[in-house]
Amino acid sequence: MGDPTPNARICCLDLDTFFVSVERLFRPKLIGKPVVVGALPGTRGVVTAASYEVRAFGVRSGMGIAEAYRLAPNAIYISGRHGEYGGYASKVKKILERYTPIVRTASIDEYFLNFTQCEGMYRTPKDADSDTTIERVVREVCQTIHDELGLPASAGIATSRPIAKMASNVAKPAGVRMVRDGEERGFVEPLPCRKWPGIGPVAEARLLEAGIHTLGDLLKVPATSPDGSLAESVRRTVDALAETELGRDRPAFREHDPEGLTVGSISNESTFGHDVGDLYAIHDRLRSLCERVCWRARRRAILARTITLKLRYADFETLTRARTIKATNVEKRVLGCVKQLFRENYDGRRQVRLLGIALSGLEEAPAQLQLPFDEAERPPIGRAVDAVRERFGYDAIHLGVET
DNA sequence: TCTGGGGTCCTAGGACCC
DNA sequence: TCTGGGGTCCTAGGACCC
Repeated sequence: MGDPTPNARICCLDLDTFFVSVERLFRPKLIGKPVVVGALPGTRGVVTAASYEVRAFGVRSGMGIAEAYRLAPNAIYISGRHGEYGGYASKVKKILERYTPIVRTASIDEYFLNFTQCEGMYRTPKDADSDTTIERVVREVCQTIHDELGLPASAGIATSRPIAKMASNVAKPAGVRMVRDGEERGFVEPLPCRKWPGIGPVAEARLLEAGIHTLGDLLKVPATSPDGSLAESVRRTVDALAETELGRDRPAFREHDPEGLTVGSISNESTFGHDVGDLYAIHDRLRSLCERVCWRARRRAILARTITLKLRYADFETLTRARTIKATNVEKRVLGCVKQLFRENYDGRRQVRLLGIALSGLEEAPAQLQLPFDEAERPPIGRAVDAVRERFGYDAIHLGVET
């Protein structure tokens, strides 16, 4: 009873220009230089990560590589060692877990930490209040990541995840920003609506159309107007209710759900170097996508009931077609389904830009059934290939095209 | 040389069952 | 005979995030 009801203490921790930072560990000469990780100039593709030095030229992640090259022809363009990033992310997570047991992975470079329960552990008599305590601890977390891994991180602390996230964005690079309970409105009001997590280009355009520029404007929108429900949900978060946030440690935030599945879908897609109309090339791509996505499912002992084909034509028109079948992770069955979907939906007069295959309706493969099931559906060579890949990585081995 | 690839969540309509 | 739900599953598309 000494402390008043503890406020939620949500920290959003974000690794600054993560892929670029990892590349700099391997090649220190990249430090201080404009670096783009992503597609190489001259190919189809986009910027995956941009260093602050190259952002000064207007380069942003997600931007087409051709445009990036136009803005910053002298930057260093690298495709990046994507095999390394996951390992560093795991190391970061291990550090975070030293500080609080509630750590959620939002993406490879973003984590949410909940200090609500354990803030008292860190309290010292010198701390003016618990906010001071938390801010000090979070600075220590960032410092530890920097000292042990050489990676810069930023963090925001608030009573809710959206505000913590916005605070971490404001804190970048390599800073910590605390938004105290009661300061949310003041923090949020001057910011453009687009800064709110969940308001993207489409919602922003609609809001601007209605003369709503800042989150302060949005907060004034009455519940009954067209954007009233959006305004309401922002108000609820901003005015915030610590207990709501706590009670809302919801599925997206969890690592393991009761069934043990950690993902809702597994997919692979790929864009052709140039658009194709050749059925042989298309089928070959479908086959290799299928091989990859099924391998990923088998590794995780996952079966899928719904198979989705994604097809993007040269003009960027994109369609998805799905079919639900008996749960499987066997290439032959998935490919059969995908080819049928393709046959039923492909307009043969058009060139294809991208193909993708997604598995969803996932369930855990019952260990007992796995073997006989495999036996019937997959030749022994299939299992041998899996075993090689398990040891040496997916690209260690490839099967020739089936005839 | 416009526009990658991995995901999540939401909506909405239709089928089907009770 | 007519009317009317509610619940769940499936599919398609789209917004959004990193």
